[in-house]
Amino acid sequence: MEMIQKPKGTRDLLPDESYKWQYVERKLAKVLENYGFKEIRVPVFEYTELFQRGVGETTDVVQKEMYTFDDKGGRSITLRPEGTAGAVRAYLENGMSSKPSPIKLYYNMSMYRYENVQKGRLREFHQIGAELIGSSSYLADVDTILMAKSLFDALNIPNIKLNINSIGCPKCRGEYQKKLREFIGKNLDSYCDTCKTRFEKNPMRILDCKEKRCKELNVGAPMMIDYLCEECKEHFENVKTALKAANVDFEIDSSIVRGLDYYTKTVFEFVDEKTGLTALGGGRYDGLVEEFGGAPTPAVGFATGVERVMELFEATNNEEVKENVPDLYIVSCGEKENIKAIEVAETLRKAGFYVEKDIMERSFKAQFKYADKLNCKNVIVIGENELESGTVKVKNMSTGVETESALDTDAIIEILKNN
RNA sequence: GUGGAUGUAGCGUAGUUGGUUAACGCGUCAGUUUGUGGCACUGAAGACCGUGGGUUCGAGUCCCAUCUUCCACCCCA
Repeated sequence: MEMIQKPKGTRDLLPDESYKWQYVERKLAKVLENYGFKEIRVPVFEYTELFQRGVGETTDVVQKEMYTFDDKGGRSITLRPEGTAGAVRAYLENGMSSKPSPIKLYYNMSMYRYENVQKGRLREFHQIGAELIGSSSYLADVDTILMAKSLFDALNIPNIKLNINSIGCPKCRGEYQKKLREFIGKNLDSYCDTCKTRFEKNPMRILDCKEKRCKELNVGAPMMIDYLCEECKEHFENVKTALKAANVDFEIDSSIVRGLDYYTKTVFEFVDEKTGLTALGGGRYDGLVEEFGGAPTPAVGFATGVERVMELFEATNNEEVKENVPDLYIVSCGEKENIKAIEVAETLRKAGFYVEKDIMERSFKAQFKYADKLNCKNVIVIGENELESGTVKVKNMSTGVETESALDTDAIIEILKNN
């Protein structure tokens, strides 16, 4: 029989790692909740049109990375490649726009992108993201960025750099792209092939090309920053001023464009300085709610890649994250003794203790060895003698010290608390 | 989608110019006499050598294809 393996680009999260994920996920959820964000869960799949309209027909994500198929009813379905579109759809569909503004949502969900697998890039991966819907104020941008930063701070992850940029609104961006096309168009033939294709699709990305030749040609190109309309300009100035006032280090990186079409005005990235990987990315998307048929509603948000965050977290010395270890192992042997062990274990578990016991019918010695491998804190033996005398010895496995106790769960609990 | 590397028991590795029962460490399981772990010792289980073809008297070792994983481009979280 041939073995079936997991599909390309997926991974199994095993017990020796899942407890670390739980730790990180709880820690990050706590940060988000401290900022007033509430969890939302939306479907893994949506109608394809949602992403086509939301993420943008011309983006790489939509053009070549979506898991799209027809369901049995003939509807085109797509596995979510990102979280914002679904969250905004849910916001509208559930009438959240008539709740007190702003609406603050966060999610922790798996995402699906048909990409070539690489370092920190999977086809099924996880994002924790936040969406702040309803505020056009720069204060919303600032709060969102501060919250994003707090995520890394909460995990003591160092060497994360914040880059910000403004890509303007449809008004000023259109103006700018016209200017940019004029500039590039003069030498378009000299640019690399990928840049030629970018010319129509997204000329701003040409400025980010790594080809030497293109870089040279780009010298002196008009920059978006210089073409922002009054409103966008003021918004961006306010964001920068507030970030400085909050003592947040950042750099302006005019090459940040973001691959999703819905972004407007402020965009930002938190980049790991060592790997250069984007650990978190986000920005404002003032047009998306309207694009989905709602009233014009401004919004800001971000998403962070959990796998990438985990990698950064593992690199820090996070010794405080420990796997759960049994409070007590009950060694027992014999019919009556086993029944007693069940009774004691059940009572202690209901009292909140992590209790392990033999279910392999192993020898006393083997049970002890097993208890040791599990790193059990304490062991008691329930055997013939104990049943007769009504007493047990609670053995502390790290010190080897044994404490006499009545064979009574209340008495045992008292000792467990002190060990 | 393009280019480069990788693939031997759960994990980490060894396998000489192709030659007969594929080795080692860790781990797992069981023992080392009478009810007490961590050490040591003994033993056992566990691999159709990623998969499928081909060359050959004979292939884990050579060739081709394919898949996976990793890396670069691209893009992103």
